[in-house]
Amino acid sequence: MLDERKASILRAVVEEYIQTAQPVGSRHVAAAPEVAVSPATVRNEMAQLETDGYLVQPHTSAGRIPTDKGYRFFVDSLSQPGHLGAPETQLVREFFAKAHGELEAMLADTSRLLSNITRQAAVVVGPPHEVATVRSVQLVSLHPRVVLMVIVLSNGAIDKHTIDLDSDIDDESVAAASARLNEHLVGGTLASVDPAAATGAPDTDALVATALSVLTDDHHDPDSVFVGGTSLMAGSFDAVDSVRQVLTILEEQIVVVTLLRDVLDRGLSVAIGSETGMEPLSECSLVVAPYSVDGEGVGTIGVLGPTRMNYPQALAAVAVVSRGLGHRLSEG
Amino acid sequence: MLDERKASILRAVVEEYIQTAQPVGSRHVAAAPEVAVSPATVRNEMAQLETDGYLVQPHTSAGRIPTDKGYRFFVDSLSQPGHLGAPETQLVREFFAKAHGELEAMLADTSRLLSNITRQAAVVVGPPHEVATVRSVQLVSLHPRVVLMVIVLSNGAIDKHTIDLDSDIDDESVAAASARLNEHLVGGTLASVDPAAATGAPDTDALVATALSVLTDDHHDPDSVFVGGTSLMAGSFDAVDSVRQVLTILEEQIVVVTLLRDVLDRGLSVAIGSETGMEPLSECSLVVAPYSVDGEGVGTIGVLGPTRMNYPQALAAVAVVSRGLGHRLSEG
DNA sequence: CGTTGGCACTCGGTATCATCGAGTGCGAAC
DNA sequence: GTTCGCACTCGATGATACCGAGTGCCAACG
Repeated sequence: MLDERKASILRAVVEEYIQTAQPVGSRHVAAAPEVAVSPATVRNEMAQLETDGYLVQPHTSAGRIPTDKGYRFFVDSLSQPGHLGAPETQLVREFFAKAHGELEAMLADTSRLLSNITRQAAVVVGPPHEVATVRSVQLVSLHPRVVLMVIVLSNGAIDKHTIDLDSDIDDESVAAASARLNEHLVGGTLASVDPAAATGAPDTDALVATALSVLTDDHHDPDSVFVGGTSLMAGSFDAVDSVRQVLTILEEQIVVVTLLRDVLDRGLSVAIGSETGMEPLSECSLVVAPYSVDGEGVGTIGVLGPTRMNYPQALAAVAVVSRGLGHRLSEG
Repeated sequence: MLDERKASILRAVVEEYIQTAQPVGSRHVAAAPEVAVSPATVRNEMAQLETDGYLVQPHTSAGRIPTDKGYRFFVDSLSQPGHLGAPETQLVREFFAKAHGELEAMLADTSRLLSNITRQAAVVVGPPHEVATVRSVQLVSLHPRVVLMVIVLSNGAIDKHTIDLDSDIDDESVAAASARLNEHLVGGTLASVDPAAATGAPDTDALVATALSVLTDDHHDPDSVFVGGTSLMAGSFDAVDSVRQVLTILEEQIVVVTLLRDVLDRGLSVAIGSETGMEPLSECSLVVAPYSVDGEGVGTIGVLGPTRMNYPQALAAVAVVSRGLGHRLSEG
């Protein structure tokens, strides 16, 4: 599609622009070691690259800037994932060596880690509750007609649901229902809940049935999302309005989850500008990676930055962090 | 301190500036109905107000802008809290009528509500876990040496702690320890945990002891914080750097909690600019209010905006939302 | 004596214009 | 096919002028 020389030139433009955020002229490109031709030749090629849609000129007499298509080519032509700097690698290593404690806290810390090493906003989506096995189910009555169902999952996550009842219920019935649910659900996953387990004392049947229906009705807890480094993201833009738009997106957890999932589903690890499918993110790129626990791909992490972000570094960061996180969660 | 006329003029300047974000000149002030003097007189008074530190001129030949001291006077001179617009009042009413479900989800929604009606960033600090009574304690072993302690509190909050053990432990011991803890803690508050309850079968003593020490060691869960409307906050500033600084603060949950608590402890309901005690917030004001559950003041909500925010509206919003939230949490 | 009208003055913002220079496109030479 | 040379473009920068909102001050006024 692109001959080798055009590819080199395009790569040089992208790299320069990522560093300087300034339109790149033919002179600079020709100075790059891997481009051994004169500025004039570069100009010809760049004109071609522009008509082919890889570059644009902000103004007639300015250098060129990569288009989304240009970035796409650049990212696709990246052979190895690139390597992290020593200090960053060190940070990651230390982090996972020390990491312990609550699942949520760790995921939140992970998002901060990832944003720290990339200097961009980072997102960590927790493992969906459906895949973990149930360790314990407990019903606790908070008020005569309100019961809280607490489900502890094997990965340390907790699913909780309030159940509103039509009539008062006594503690014994709650305990009985709790025992029945416990017996029925422990060891299975939340995805495989069988709603037809209500066969016992009539006073508990209602409670058990509603509890189970809550679990099957996919009133599930939404997947947990942790966003870190939004302030770093703000530093990457100079228009306050761009920042606002990105923040609006990041505030909506559901949007973030589906966004990451979409990108992964399309088999991408990088979504550039309009590829994200969200108009407010047209100036942004998203670098994602799945992580797997016990061999099963379950969660997602991602980095969100301007389209002119450092892709090799972000890809490397995302890769190493997702691997570390997967390991850490697999052992427990 | 300020004669009535100076006060009127100062109020007029603040109100105008809050609306227009432009330096206000003597002409505009003189046009205000409550100031029945000529621009010339206003100028004299404004010059005085400037030397007294209530106003500043950005440039020699520009109008005046309130200083923090000026805003402070304005806020202090507010007699009644001001009233919310009808649509906002309606929003709040609807919100608390419909609100139900998990505590955390509700607090998060509340922060969104508050930010929506004020068009500023809003913060909601959840009730500290120490004040609620324990409804249930349960130990669940996740791995042979890792036990998760789940504590359900009367307000629906859940406290969880992982406990790492030195040696493997069997399920029976965990269950026994769980029972002992349950018996010992239910009905009390987390603040009043007596660490000396370890008197039972020797194999469970260790587990019970560490569990109790975790609770007394103030390794407590940090108070839960929910921040909403950061994108609206971004819209209130025109320097991207200001936005970045504020975001940096809002990212640090601990800082936010102590910030709100500090302001309340100083007996204030508004902290203006440097009064917040945080240099990065020198362009911001914070309007806070406590809310009480069952008659006890426990949590805090707040609105964070530029110093030239609409104080009457923010005060009204914070008041009505804190009242609503308190009610809602009191009944359950 | 406080208030007001008048007036000279300040100075930021905007528009105009010239200049500069990085960068381009293209035709001619290599 | 590549390179050199050159005319051209156009944003950025800076100087200049002008406008007008706003001020401070002084003199007049009730």
